[in-house]
Amino acid sequence: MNGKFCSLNHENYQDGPLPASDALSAMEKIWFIVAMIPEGHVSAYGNVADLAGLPGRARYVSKALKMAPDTLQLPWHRVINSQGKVSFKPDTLPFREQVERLRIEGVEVNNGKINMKHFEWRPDMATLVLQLPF
DNA sequence: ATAGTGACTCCAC
DNA sequence: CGTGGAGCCACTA
Repeated sequence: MNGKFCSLNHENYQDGPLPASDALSAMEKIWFIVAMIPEGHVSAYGNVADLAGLPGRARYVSKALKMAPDTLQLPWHRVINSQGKVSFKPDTLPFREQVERLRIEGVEVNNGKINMKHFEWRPDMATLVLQLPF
């Protein structure tokens, strides 16, 4: 397991522009949030960024997922765009893999679209406050 | 410093 | 619903 990933705590927290020296830490916050998304649910890039304390950095979330080491086994397929759709282009390998992974855990996907009413992850405050290490 | 590039968002048609 | 455009932010060349 990644050492820095486990060492996250409130003292690492800071918002505002992303200091180059903290790039890794910010990415780990994103990984942590993604890891919290329950099976059978999804969350938008922008939402993950917000929960990680990085508002306005939805694009950074996609980058963080691409960079995530496989050993973390992140449920990256549970992250979709704000329109409730898989962001990869249709007829592409990543697209098909994401759709398949979602269906396996019970998330219905039609033409890349997901009904957010049914599958969006809506964590309650207590869950966040008690589980976030930052 | 400038320009281009995304697994993004929001909003107006 | 689909499209286009502007805004966004971290990187990279």
